[in-house]
Amino acid sequence: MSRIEQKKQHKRTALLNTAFELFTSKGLNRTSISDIVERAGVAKGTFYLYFKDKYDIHNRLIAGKAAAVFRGAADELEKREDIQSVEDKLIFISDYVIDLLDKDHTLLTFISKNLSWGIFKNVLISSREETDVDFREVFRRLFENSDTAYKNPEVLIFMIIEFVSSTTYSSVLYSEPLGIKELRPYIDTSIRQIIRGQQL
Amino acid sequence: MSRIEQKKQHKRTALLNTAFELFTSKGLNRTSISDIVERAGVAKGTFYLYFKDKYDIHNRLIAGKAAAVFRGAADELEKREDIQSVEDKLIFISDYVIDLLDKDHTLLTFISKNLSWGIFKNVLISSREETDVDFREVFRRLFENSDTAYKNPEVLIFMIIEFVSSTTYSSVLYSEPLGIKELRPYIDTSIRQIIRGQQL
Amino acid sequence: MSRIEQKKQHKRTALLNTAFELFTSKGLNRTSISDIVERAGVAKGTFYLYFKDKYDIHNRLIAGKAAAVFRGAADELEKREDIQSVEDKLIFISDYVIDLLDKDHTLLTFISKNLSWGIFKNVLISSREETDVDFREVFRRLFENSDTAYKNPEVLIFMIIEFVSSTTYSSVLYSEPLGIKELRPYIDTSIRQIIRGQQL
Amino acid sequence: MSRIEQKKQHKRTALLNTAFELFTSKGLNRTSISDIVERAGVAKGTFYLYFKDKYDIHNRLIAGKAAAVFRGAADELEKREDIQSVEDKLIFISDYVIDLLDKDHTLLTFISKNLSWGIFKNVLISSREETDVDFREVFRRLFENSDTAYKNPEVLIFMIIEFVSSTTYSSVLYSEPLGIKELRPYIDTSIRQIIRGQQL
DNA sequence: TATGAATGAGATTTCATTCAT
DNA sequence: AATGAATGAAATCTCATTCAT
Repeated sequence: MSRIEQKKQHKRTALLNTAFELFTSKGLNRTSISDIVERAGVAKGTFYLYFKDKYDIHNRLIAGKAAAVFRGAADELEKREDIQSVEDKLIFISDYVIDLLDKDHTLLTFISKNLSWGIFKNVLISSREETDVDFREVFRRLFENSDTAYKNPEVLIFMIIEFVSSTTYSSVLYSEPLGIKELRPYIDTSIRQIIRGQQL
Repeated sequence: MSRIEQKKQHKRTALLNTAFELFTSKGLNRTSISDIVERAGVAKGTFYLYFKDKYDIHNRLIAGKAAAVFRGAADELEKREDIQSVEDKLIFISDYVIDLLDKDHTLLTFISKNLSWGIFKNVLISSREETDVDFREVFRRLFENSDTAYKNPEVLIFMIIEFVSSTTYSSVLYSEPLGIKELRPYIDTSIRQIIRGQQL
Repeated sequence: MSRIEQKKQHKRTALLNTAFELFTSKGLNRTSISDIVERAGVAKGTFYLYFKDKYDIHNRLIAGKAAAVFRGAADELEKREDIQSVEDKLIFISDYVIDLLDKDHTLLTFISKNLSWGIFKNVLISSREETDVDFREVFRRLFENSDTAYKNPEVLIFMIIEFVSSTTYSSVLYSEPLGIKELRPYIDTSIRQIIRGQQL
Repeated sequence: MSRIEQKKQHKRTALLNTAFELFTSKGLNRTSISDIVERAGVAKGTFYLYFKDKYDIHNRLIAGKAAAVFRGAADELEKREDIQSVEDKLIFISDYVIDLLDKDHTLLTFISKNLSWGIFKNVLISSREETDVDFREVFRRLFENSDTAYKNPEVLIFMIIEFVSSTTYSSVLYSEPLGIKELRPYIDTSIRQIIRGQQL
């Protein structure tokens, strides 16, 4: 990467990081582009060289953060050779995600209800595709070599993600209807039930 | 209600309806109070006689629309004397909600990610509307006289609502990962599984 | 007119006057809306209550100024009972216009070559149509009671206006190809010739 | 011309052509240098190697386009040995110009109100282009060998140019007060009248 | 010559809110 | 209770110009 290219990436990253800080502390609405560039130490016009508007940078951040979560989960899972069955793998990933979001409320608030299937479509996170991961592929791999067959793996994954993210959100942020500690057994049971409902 | 009182309600209703139209067509952010009053045929200052700001009217709309959905479901269920078991009742309500949201994408977009447990608190709290219903009470009643006992009815309801609303959203609006027609059997199976997982 | 209505007209007029001053001294491009409102002693948002943008106020000004020129000419002509023939009337008006533009270079620069556009394109000058004048009607009246008939009065007027304004512009502002004093006999002769060419 | 020199001219020409397209389609004000270089496929900095600013390229275009029009007219006239009298020659040129502008509205819009006496000064002054013609000379030649003498040939030419360009503009672009087809006889008659008014 | 990333002043425009009527 | 003109802070976005490569 040339020095100019490096500098460009540096600016882009500075804008993304600053925007994330401000979005999570002040909220999307009350964060202005002026705020972002000022804190990022970049000229106003520069913002528009990299992003279309406030919502563009917001979308890219959500996609990026969501991807990071699953990347983390997948990496962690790979290390655990004791986990073999599809059911255990999915539970592991769910637990990993819940833990992470419980520990990082800022992150949870940010990706909130956007941590969903839509993410995996469309969204190219960085401008340079190399860093991106094909999550459909990652998830499909979970089902390889399984003794048990599943009706529709993609749908199963989808349902679990939606279930986990929406229940966790309410529980962690508002303790409704229960705090995450109390709710967790219910979530785990339900995930296992959802999975079993899909076994052939 | 006096004629003056009627006129007042008329303006309030006009503002609510117009706001709903605009929020669903343009989104909360891109709808201004000016837009609302202009379309509603009301003076700018009048808005502030009824609502605090844009977010106030938005919240009241969410609560109102969400309540209407469940009111409709509860009413319909009451007519069906053939449905007896808790499981069948919950499936009936879920189906009712999915049907409704599938037919009314505008409504789906609007309450979509907002249709959650937190809502009911607000609905119950705001309650100046005489028509208000205590939904916790309504839902609790579903479990009366049941042969089967459930671990925590409130949590069960919560999980189903979150599951149904988030999966329906993605499916109906984006046909991801499947259209609602194809996804439906998976949703139904999963709900039944979630319910069974809570039986004592 | 109510006091509020008076105040509104006052603001509108202040904006128009200030815009004219600035357009003529700095030019359209280098005049900003900020400049206008600042000098007019009005808030920035107020501008947009009365005009769409800089070009809107510019168009209305041209139309207004062009109308004023001809209103002046028509008024003056009315006082001159000695002028009877269409030819003399048209020459009188032309001379009046040339004199005016020669004395007021600012005005000439401003309406430049748009004199006929201002008249023939029905731009709304005021916000209230009633106050506007239909110059086509005014001009048509010149031909009433004439001994001589003309092929197409409207076309004749149009050609004279275009001829007078474009030749005057170059002559007065740049003395090209001659100063207005020297050019004038040529213009007069030509106008008379154009008129005669249209006599039936 | 060396290959480097060719490449240079190629860029310059690309900029001129693109600027012309944009000026005529979007107008001078709403065309930015960024627009021009982007469409021309040239780097931003490169623009400044060839032109001072937006207005510089605009002026050069006007002069060039206007000169081309008259060059075309003069060339065409030279071929026509049947046209002898000054009057017929001037009518021929006028008709040629009107035809051209009627067929090419883009060109008409562009040189529109700029096709005037002032131009010829600029054209003659700038003259780095080898192809430049001394138009005063060209026009003077029209009057050579004429049986009829004219008061002031330069003024006559000036008046005709102003008359033709301003009336054609309004007629072709706005059909005001008549479309060019209908207006044409009036224009022709008037030109002949103007010419005759100058005969000694 | 040519490039194009970066700049930052400044222009346009929006809009919640107030307040005199 | 209702109005809507006025405000002006603040947000968005543009763009000519520079300069290191």
